[in-house]
Amino acid sequence: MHDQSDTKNLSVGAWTKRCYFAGRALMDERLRPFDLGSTQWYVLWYLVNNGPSVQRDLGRALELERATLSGIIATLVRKDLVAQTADGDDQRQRLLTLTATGEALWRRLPDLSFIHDAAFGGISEADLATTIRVLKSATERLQTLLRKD
Amino acid sequence: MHDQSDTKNLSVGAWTKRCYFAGRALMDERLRPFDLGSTQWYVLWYLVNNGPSVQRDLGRALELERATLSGIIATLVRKDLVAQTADGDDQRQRLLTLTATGEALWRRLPDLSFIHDAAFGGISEADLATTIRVLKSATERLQTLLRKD
DNA sequence: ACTCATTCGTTTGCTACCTAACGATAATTG
DNA sequence: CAATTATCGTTAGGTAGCAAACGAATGAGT
Repeated sequence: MHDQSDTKNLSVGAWTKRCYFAGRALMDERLRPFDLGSTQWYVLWYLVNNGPSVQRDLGRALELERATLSGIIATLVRKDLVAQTADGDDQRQRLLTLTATGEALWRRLPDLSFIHDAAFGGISEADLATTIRVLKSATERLQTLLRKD
Repeated sequence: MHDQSDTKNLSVGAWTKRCYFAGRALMDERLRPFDLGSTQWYVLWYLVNNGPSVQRDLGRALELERATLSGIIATLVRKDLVAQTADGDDQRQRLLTLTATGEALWRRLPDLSFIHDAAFGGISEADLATTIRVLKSATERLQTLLRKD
């Protein structure tokens, strides 16, 4: 742990990174006893809230690259938390379904929504709105600079 | 790409994640032609600015886990960009030095400081200060919740 | 009906991050 | 001075992210 003076001159970008990693670390810590990664949790969360979903739709909703998602789904299938079947309509697509094991695990998982409250609770709506505006603007500018195909 | 309505209700945490990944993606894109990862660049940046450094000091300064840094240094040594020697005083420690090849590469690398300006340039000092305050506060609260040894 | 373009998911290869454990070395304690 | 604790860096094993390429299936255009 470094003292305050080490972080005094960190940029917005640096704080964005630190904040993201702090939230992720806490999530990973709480999920570790359940042998679940934070993105694995995110996928289960989506299936619990949206029901069986086409893999591509889920990937778009959670903003996960196809290669990334493919690996995560493989892990969840191996853990028998998710079932992956062919979609009848379009043989290119896969349908993802929460298994009974997955549902049982979900019921045992701690509620992680406290993390966001713990991080940002009590901060004024105005300050939160400003932060969102700044991060949103920055994200969009950066994505504009990325050469998208 | 999803339309605006998909991002309307994203939380601060979600925007923090998106912003971080957008910056990282841009950095990785610009560095790819030089066969350099963004954290590898960060290590070179530190050595250029601070001179030869003890590995642990560098790790602390850049907030990298020992295992993470060990792997990154191994990659930079394999690429002959960094030399890793024993520190005379303390045989547990390693001294990291930029090689001539590393210095030559650094001179050829594009200046990436534009990324921060591109992301946050033109935003009022007050808004930036608010964003930093919010992210800093959130980070510290999350780190407090993490069980640190 | 055929050709070409696009989409979907996987695989390969890589970077980055992290926990836990280990061995070697140094610091601390009694 | 010996025993214990702490530190440093590596290794093992895992999660997560991404680019690029591939094959199979579907859609678009003629």
